[in-house]
Amino acid sequence: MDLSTLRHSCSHVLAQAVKELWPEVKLAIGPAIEDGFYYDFDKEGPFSDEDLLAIEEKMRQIIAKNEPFLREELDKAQAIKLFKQLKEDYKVQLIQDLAGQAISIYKTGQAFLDLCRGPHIKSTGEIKVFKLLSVAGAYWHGIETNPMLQRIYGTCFNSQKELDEYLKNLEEAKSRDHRKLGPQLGFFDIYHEQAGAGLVFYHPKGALLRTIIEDYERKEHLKRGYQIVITPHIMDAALWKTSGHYDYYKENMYTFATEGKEFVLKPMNCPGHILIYKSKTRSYKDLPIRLFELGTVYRREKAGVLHGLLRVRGFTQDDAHVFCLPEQLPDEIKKIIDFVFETMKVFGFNQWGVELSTRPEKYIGSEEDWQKATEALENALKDKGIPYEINQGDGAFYGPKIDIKLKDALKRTWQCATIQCDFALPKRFDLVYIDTDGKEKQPIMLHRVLLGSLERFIGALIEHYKGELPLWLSPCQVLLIPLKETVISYAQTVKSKLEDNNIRVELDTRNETLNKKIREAELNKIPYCLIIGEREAKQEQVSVRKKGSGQRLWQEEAKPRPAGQQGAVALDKFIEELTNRIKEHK
RNA sequence: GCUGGAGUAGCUCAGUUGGCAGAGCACGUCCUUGGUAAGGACGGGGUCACGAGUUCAAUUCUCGUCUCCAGCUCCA
Repeated sequence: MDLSTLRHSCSHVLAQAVKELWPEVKLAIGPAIEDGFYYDFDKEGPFSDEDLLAIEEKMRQIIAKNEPFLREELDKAQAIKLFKQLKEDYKVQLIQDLAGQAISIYKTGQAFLDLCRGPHIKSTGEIKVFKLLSVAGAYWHGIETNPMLQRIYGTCFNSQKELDEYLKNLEEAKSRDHRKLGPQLGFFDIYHEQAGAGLVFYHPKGALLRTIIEDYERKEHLKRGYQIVITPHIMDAALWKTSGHYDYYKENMYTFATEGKEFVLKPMNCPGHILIYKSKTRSYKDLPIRLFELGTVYRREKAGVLHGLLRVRGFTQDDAHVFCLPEQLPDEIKKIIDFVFETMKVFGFNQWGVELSTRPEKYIGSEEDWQKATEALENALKDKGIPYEINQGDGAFYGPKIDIKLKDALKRTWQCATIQCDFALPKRFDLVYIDTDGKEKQPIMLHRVLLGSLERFIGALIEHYKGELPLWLSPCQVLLIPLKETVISYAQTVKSKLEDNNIRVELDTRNETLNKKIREAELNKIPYCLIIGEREAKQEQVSVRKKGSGQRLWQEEAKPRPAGQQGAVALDKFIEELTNRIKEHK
């Protein structure tokens, strides 16, 4: 059975049930969506949890009656008249907006009819398992100034098993929530009330993780001919007026006046890099110039959109601007695309979706430039044989862009990398280089981020790995657990030896039992524990326990060694093995 | 910003139909010196988000503010 048809029909049953319980409610729309369906209602007062149960009960009755879905066609005038009689104002509006004269409606039994293009299942009895999930507000037609309707979300499947799996998946996603895991693992926290919403505090472990990511990025950028720059956090508002951001995003910028001047807390890094470009006369021989900055920016996002690390008010982008000659453009774009994919793979993401976003309604620059820029991006994707979707009208106001969304272990997508082609800002800022003929020409500018915002990316990492970061990213790679005080000095030797080999190590000398320390190490997702007792000290060994020991395996089996327990090895051998794994980004 | 739900110890949560505020974990002290997922005893810890109002009395009721959560809208 086609799920989207089934779900669409189920949304009709939902609407029918609601109309039976609250005849005065007006219907809006009720489509199938990716994981289920919803229906929007105009009702005085909210639907409560009890209401949802009552609606589910009513739906079950309708399904039990096995009423057929019947299609009828009316002409437009008839349809409008019919829905006016039913006082379904939203449906009347929908019909008025429909092109063509033939309007199809679906009747379910005698009791219920709805404007609908179909298709539907034959009868309500075909719905086997369904569940209403939640209620939320939603604007009519999704437009902010329209009335707010009540949306009921639900889902249905062909079998109970599939529904259970879906619900289990929801739970699984919940257990990976970075907002929960992040603070729990000591990565970060947000002090909403004391410091402000959307402002992230990295605790030591998270700051270490971020430093590891940053170090990796700096190294890779230098390798690829980027130059690292650092620009101020506040700049004269005039710069943002020139760039055009002031007009488009003033509401979302933190501004303040001092010494008779207006300043802006930078919401993006472009103008800073542009000033550096403009600081001297550039020759065609200098291009491409690639400026990279781990640039921290602030944007006054509306209160309701903030979400953990994914949507914050202060964040750091791995931002770069490439200034190049027109003939260098295709190659530069391709290099960036390669850089993006290579970086994602290193961090353990192997699936992604690519979108090309074209000119929006509000834009700056000429149509001709837009076309050139869009073609350049599209050709790069085509040449590399990368499948992509077109996202009509979703580009930035100054240029089209390629968005690369990575997919995590649960197949959820995360917006990270973006490559934007820009003819507009070079014009506005009057950027030039001296060409072979000694004349001034305008360079093309590419904006790009790989990971996007480090905050969001760290959120994605946490959820992708369920907090169990790969060895090379783990803030603490090895925990040393000495069994008693007499072996602490040997443990300290082990610690400095590991540190000499650039292994991040902690020594746990607290007065707690071995079991407790191991339990905590597991909960803290530390990749390796080294247990150090008399035996190890005597033979320059360490007893290795790898994370994820197969929890309490030993209780069920006869007496095998738990999976994580690797036994004793010579310290040098352990160091060698670990160093190799770290080098390979495992 | 909009609709709805919520805010009690560092964390997870009980509880009070308006009358001195509770547990487990965490934390501190002491005992315990251990071989692969929680050793034991005792102890400290709260403006019940914030501000007004009603009341003899408000953590509890009312209003406002802040913040979080589920969505909507937005995301240079």
